[in-house]
Amino acid sequence: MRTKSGNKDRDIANAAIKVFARDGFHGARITRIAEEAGVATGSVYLYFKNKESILHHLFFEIWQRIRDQFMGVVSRTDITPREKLEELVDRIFALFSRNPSLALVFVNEQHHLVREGTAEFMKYYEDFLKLTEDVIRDGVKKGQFRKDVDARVFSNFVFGGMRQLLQHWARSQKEFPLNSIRQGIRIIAIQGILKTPTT
Amino acid sequence: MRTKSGNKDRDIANAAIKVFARDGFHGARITRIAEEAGVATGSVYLYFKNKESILHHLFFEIWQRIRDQFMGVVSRTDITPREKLEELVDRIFALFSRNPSLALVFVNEQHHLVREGTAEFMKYYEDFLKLTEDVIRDGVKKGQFRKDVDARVFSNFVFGGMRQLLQHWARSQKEFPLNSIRQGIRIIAIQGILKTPTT
DNA sequence: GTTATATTTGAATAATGATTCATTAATCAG
DNA sequence: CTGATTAATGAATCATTATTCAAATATAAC
Repeated sequence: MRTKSGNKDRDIANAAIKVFARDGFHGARITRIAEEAGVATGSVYLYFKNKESILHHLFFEIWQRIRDQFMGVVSRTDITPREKLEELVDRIFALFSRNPSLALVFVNEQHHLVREGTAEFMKYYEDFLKLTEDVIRDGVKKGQFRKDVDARVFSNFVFGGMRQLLQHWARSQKEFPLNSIRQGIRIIAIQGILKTPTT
Repeated sequence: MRTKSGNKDRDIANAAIKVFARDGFHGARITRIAEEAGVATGSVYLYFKNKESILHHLFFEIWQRIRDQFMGVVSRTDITPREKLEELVDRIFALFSRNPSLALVFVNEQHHLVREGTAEFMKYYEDFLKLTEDVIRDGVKKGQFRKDVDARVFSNFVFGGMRQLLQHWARSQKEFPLNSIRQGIRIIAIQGILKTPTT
């Protein structure tokens, strides 16, 4: 008998993150990923069915983690909808804050998988959207948020805005420090841009 | 002598929009684009250097139009920064409102070109961001917008949010009617989500 | 140390699809 | 009408790479 040594699946996944981030999914070469992971080209296929399944795997992990985090936050009863919203934003940033490459893959490559509509992670993605919308609706019901805010539009808008900023941050942490982005989103999404004493 | 008949370049560009939108840039087949345009495969190469240059061409046109629209709006002196902001959002939506496929290409395929950094349209894109930031800064200076709003973060956030909503709209006009999106963005970006009489 | 079994290798394969180019078809000038 | 010139065609080419698999290697059991 012989047992697999090390964590080649993780090595390959991590290598793929780097290469996908730098070259994009279609520009990424399997040989390059293998090299980066320190394994032979063929070994990649012992751990993943094909190139696309590596991307699937990454998105599955990401969305599962996001969904889990969101479940935890949304179910809390000790904080207001507004605080939940802020917490949710923070959790997303926390997820990527140590891994700009993962952030780039996340913001850039999802539509390759969504196109087919069959992706396993889609259920987590949908949960994510629903959970966010629930927080908004709850806030409206509790009278904390404006009645004329459309929960679905709002969720998507904020998610899109975060994606865009996450991308800038990932490309240049210096120019877009995570803290100012987080702060910016809080101000904009929660309080809007108009000058008005609201806090 | 023989002169080129019709507008094959436009036909090809329009065909490419449809095919890129449906199959994505990398999934798009030149033969399919030619077919859709009603020309032979080889003819595509009489009008465009290669597949990528078709995409370049599309983005050049889009960003040039956006930039021009923005120039016009920003230079006006008869409306407030807030009104300018609303107008800018409307102009973007107006640009795509008759062409969901173009919207999909716009939101999904830009990063293929940005990666190389050499794209001709980038200067228009940068103008676009700068013009938006100028409106914000002007609004802050005039006391209409909050002092603690970061113009750069705000511009990117709103742009990202619009992209995300544009994508949903393009995929299903029914579920995300353009008007409710536009209205939603006004409320969120300008007034924020908090319940507070501000108008 | 030997054998059995599972893992790893990386060069060879095979498929794909962008691009080319020799050929054909239109149009125009005279 | 004829020849000259340019546009258009689409099958053949060629390059690129994901994927495969026969061979090599490592580990474990005895």
